[in-house]
Amino acid sequence: MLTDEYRYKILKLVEENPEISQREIAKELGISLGKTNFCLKALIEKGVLKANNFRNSKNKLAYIYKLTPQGIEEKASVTMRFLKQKMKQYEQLQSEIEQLKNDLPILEKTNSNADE
Amino acid sequence: MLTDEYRYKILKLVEENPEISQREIAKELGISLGKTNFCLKALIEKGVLKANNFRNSKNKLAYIYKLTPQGIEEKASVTMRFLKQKMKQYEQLQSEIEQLKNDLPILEKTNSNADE
DNA sequence: TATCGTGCGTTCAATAGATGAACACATCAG
DNA sequence: CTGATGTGTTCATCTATTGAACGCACGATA
Repeated sequence: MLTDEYRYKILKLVEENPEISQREIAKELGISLGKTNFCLKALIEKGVLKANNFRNSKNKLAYIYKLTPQGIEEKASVTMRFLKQKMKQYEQLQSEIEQLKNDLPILEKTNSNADE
Repeated sequence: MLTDEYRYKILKLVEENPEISQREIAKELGISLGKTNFCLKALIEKGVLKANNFRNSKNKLAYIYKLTPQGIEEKASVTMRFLKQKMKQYEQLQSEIEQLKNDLPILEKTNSNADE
């Protein structure tokens, strides 16, 4: 599943470091190689990303992932979408936390366990 | 999967309304009936919840889900755990939102599109 | 040339999780 | 007795994810 979260994160990673490998992306995002490959392909399919081969300095062949012009637009809009999602989550979290505090048994009491 | 989220939410629902049905829980939590059944069984298995039959006023048979003494303890501790999780998420969200704002193309500009 | 070792993207069988239609059962209404 | 209704329970099916295994392209070495 290619969600806005991974659209955003992958486009960001790739923009910052076009020579990144799928394995590095996977590790960075904490997802499997298979899923990374799937998401990357979807982004390429959509035309927001392009993969080119190139010769890595003197050693090996490597891939460059480049954002297309459409990709740059897409990144901007997905960032905005994702930000709005996060801000909504942020508000929800506030009320959930209030709720949870109310659900706790009396915690005024002593100030023991200054645990952190 | 029985996570703290559902431990907390189910114990809360059941405590507030012991006569609630599995279908109502499912609807309330936005999960499937099968998953609800699975979670409920796990809680009963663990001994934090107990299911009793009883005759519903004059109409039908129904179930009552009651928190055991251990269940009351468990609810308190899971609430605390869940709260801590949420507070950590809250902090993370703050930085993520900052990050996202930085990633946005210049948005000072005009105040066009007063969309909401 | 021939054979390794390395790192790349790609594949896909296997697993995990979640779903919801279908079932057995118990009660009430007629 | 029969049908309608509302329980909890089951489980085949689906979806999403995983990661070992693969083919390929180099550079290095014999």
